[in-house]
Amino acid sequence: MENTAKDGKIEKGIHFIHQIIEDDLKNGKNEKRIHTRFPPEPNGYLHIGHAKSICLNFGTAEKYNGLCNLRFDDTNPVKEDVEYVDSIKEDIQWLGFSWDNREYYASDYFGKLYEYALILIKKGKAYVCDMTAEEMSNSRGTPTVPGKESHWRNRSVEENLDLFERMRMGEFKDGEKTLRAKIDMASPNMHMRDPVMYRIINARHHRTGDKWCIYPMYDYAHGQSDSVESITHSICTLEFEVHRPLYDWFIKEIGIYAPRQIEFARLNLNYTVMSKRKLLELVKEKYVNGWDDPRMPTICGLRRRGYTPESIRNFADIVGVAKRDNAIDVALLEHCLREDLNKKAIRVMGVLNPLKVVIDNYPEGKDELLDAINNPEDESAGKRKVPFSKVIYIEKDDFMENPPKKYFRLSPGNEVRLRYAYFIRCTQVVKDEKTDDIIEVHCTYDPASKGGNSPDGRKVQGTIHWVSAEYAVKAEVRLYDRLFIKENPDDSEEGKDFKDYLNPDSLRIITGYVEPFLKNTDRDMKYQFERIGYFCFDKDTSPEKLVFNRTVTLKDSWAKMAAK
RNA sequence: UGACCUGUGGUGUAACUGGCAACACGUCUGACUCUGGAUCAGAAGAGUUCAGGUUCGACCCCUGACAGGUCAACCA
Repeated sequence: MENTAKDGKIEKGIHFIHQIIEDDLKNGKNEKRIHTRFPPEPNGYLHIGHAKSICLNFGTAEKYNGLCNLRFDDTNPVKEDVEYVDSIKEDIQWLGFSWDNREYYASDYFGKLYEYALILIKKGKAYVCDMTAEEMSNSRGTPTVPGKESHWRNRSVEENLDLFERMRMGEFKDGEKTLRAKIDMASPNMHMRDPVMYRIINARHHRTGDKWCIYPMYDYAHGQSDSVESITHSICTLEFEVHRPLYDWFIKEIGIYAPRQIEFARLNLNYTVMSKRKLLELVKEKYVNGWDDPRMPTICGLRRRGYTPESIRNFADIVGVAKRDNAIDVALLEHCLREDLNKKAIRVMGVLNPLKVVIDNYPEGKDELLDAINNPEDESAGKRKVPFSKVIYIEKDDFMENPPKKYFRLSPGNEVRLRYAYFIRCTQVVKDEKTDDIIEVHCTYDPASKGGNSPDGRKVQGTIHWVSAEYAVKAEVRLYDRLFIKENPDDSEEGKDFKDYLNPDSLRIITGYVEPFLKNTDRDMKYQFERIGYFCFDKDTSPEKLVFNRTVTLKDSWAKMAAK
């Protein structure tokens, strides 16, 4: 989608949120100011769904020359932690967005929120309630049955003021009293049935310490925080749609600047789960190795897997913004990834499942360095040397003793090209006498085809990758596959839950051979093992041991054909 | 059976606010190629949940069904 907003052209096909924004801009609303915010609760790690929200909020601000704040929604001290604050900041920055110095916390506004509450109490719009959580729940009614009003609903303003002050001073125990908005216990919208504004929690807050023992609820804190920050468009996910009347109610009753809340459908990806609770369960019960396990849809997981920020941003762009529930095909995410990696990755050769090949007519003890192109998509990436010798490894899949038609790789009597090296022809197959397994293959090479072309102009159908047995480096290679075998793991059958659909083969660890170039190369760079896939160094790599993560495979049209 | 929201190819989004549905992914052909990658060319696939209505004309407006989602935490 082209961004034409800046040159003032009317843009076609923009999503409904940008439509609203452009209308507001046209009508001169908010002095034509655009200000969004990304409001995570610091109680977990960010995932690809959050990435969409981040791209929407920061991206919208960028597009319309506005601002986007980072605001931690830290109103519940028992669930939140600084550990999460740091990871969230790191992830947003990695995606390439900046909140400059606008790093805010809902807890920054506790004082102001308290003042606002006083206003509401004085207006007779809020009261202190002595009900227990259970009583409250029982009196709330159901969506079809109206709730009952609390005994304490009609306390005097003075009494409410006094009680609320004493709540703040710590006179009461957790849960003993709450401050509630006085709205309508019969409202068809459950959120309007005298929602709790403040509850008593005697817990230390990660920022305000012991200053407060009453904490505002989300509904009471969020809109007012938006207002304080002069947010123009408060973008959130669909489940908050029914909260909007309450969002608007607080702001109107308090009498402060009114931002506009707009809801969109959260991102869902197939073959994975996205809920914080389920992700936490996978981590805690060790189905994965931590939040940054490369199989996780978390931003840190994707990062470790080898995803680039650009690919994720492009993905967020391309999936669109709408209000209907969606389940996006991971293939689209992977497409965005490959598209980006294809431009950036340094090509190297690595053999994951080695088969020994002896080139009988290649002189014993001889070796040579051959030229290889680092990235055919990017000439500036340059060239490198790859060592060649008499004994090499090729991929087991690249040899078949009895090949089907259209198999272009090595087979008895057939000639193929070793990438950047020579044409070789298979002359002999050596098998294990007992198991009948192929243990090595003998070939002859054509010295005139050095570099990969024969002067006589003859063609070969296949080009395969290889690695010199003498110079190759061993490496641990971690092959990842989708975490779940079911498209929608949330949709479980009777008596099962999402964990019953975990893919037992989501991680396979093997030892492969890679060209020596990788020993001393940039550890942060992305690589393509030619004909196999994209790989990156894992953080477990040490000077003694290289560890690679397979980010994503290359498209494999032969595999597709062979499967038929 | 309450309120609110949403229904367009397999998937996700469009359709200049009423002029007989477009793009991307995926799928399938074929070309090209020192990666069976990339690239290029092409094809199939929806008549817009359904039924009425308004209109010369409806994906778009109205009515009613049907289907899906969200909401009953002192969570966010």
